[in-house]
Amino acid sequence: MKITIKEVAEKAGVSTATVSLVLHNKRRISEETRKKVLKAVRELNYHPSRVARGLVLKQTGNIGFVLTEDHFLRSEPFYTKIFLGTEFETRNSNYFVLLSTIPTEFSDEEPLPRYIVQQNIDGLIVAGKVPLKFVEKISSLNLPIIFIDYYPPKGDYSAVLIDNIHGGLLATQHLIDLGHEKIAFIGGDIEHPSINERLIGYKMALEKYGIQFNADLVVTGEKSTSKENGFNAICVLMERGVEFTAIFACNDAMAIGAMECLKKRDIKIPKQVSVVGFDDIESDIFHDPPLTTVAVPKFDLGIEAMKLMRDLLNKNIRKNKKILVPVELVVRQSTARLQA
Amino acid sequence: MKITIKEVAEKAGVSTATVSLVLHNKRRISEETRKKVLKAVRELNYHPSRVARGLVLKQTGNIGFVLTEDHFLRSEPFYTKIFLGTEFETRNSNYFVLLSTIPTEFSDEEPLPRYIVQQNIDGLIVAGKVPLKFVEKISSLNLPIIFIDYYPPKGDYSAVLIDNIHGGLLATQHLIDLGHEKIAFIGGDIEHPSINERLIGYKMALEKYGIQFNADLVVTGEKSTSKENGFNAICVLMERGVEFTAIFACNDAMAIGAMECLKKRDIKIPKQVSVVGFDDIESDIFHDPPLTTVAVPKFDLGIEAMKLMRDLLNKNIRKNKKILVPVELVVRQSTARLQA
DNA sequence: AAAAACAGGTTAAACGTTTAAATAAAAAAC
DNA sequence: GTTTTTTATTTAAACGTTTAACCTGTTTTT
Repeated sequence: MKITIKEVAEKAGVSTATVSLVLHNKRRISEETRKKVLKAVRELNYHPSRVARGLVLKQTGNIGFVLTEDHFLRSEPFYTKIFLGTEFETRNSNYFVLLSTIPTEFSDEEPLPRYIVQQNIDGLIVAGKVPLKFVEKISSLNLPIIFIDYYPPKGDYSAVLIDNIHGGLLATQHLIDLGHEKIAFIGGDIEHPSINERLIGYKMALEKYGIQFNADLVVTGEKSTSKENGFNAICVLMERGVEFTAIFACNDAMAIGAMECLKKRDIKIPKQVSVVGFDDIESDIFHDPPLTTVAVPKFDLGIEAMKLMRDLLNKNIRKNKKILVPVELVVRQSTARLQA
Repeated sequence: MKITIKEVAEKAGVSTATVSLVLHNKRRISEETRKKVLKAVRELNYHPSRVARGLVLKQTGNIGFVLTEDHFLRSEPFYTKIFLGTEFETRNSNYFVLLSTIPTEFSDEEPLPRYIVQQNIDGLIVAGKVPLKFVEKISSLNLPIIFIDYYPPKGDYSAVLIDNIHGGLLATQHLIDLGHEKIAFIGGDIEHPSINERLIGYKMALEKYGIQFNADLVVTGEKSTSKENGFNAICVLMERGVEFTAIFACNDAMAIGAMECLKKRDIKIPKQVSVVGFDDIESDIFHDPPLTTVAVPKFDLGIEAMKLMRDLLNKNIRKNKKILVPVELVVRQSTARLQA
């Protein structure tokens, strides 16, 4: 049987209230009793029952973590790392994380995760783009919500976001610094705020260096940002017959697809075309050449979200704070100075 | 504020006990009150507080799910799918799953997951191979444990396992049926029970067809079953100078690595060499040729584990039951009849 | 020296369930 | 028409915490 506060109290020769007081170091407790209690706690290996605690405090101690099925099952552990960051950060608090997925197509009849329906969480973290229907449903719930790597098109929310604009700027600037001017941008789903922001960064860099923006160099038709679509995007560029010496892909998956397409056409990377990605996924395959990319601190995204959640629940923060997590350019061998 | 049983009782004009009784349909309750109560429950959208329930029932309603970090972060969502199966199955019960990882190197000082230390789970599911130290620690805890896809070298446990022997048999048999006799087996970490079992299946098939086992055709030196090691294993075979017309790789990752090595040496698959894998991972890359493999129902593994856990917790099962989940041969284009 | 303030601790109620035991009403047995 | 049995429901205790309110003894203030 689990040790209870009663046994600790008995062993220390004090009341249960005193034990509780010591454990939460509220009010003044003499050094002497404090030590006695702590000793008893240690010796009995006492851990307060979260359940009993939750009952009186009217909180569950659980945080929900939701993402769509396809995000969770993506082969790069992008969201997995974000989750792990969150889980890691809970070790400094007393929360537990309940992970569950929702269907990528979230219809009206689709049930919400059980812990939401049963009101068994104190807050909800939503990672990645989720269906609007889902956002609407959870918004009406009077539940602290934090979005990671996605910001819904309407409404005001707390969110931990990647500094996509700056990332786009860094990537493009890097290419410009290497002498490139004909820089293509390939991105899937432009509806996705993140992609759009990366494009904005791209445009900002061009403007900063006085390079004329050329819409022909931008491919954003594809539905998703997959490897295949990276491959296809290059095909589209080729068909358009537009000239380019560098590519900024909106993520690594597309960058890798693009590289494959280039290789197939015997275009040398980075000799003839430089390629920059975004995300810094560690693939299990060694890419040739190693990809220059904008590294996203996935783990940190999760950590920041959990920290923010904690602050939100402790009410020592005003609602709807946004955090921009910085990114970093990682130069590898897929980019090189423009050949004269 | 959350609706409590009191409010339901009041609305239905009965005592809280009656409400509880109706909800758990214990004892006889008249049809009339039953209806009244259910109506009130529905109208108020009442959901019992797990916390209060847990307090009196002395259970947490949580199941821990542990795996090593590198398993969770593997690029194929193998364990992710197992977890999802578990999570999915909890929807039929009233449990929640708490996912956490442990370091792949689990030293003595390493803390156990917080929910274990705090005794905040009713049972523990362990997926994949975990350090022995960890097994020892949790074994001494008097906690229901179920292993998935791993069985510790010593001790007696409940487990949900892949039918590896049969899978190895199927794969090898398939190759033999195609006329192959010089079949190589490449597997990493032979310490791993699963790998060893697949090898046993391989041997069984050979024996069944009266083919002499040749130790030179077996490569098991590598530490892990990665793509790189699949590549390397083929190099080893080549160096040995042993002839082979087919390869049974202990998993898809190694099979894919092996195929890459063969391609690089201009050996045609399946014309010159047939390749069979194991696991049936859906890679984001379209492999050429599509891999013949032994499909493992990952989702089912998770489901079975959760079902078993439920039975275990309800005590309507004797301890240490083992479940073997069946596998299936999926024939694609990486295997072909032996060319005369 | 009495009153006030304070330090250190305890008592007891509350949180929302479940369920054994008690009770009340109805039905069955005598 | 009692008594007994059965059925349907309620009462109340228990689960393990937290914390406001209270108490007691000591120190400080007046």
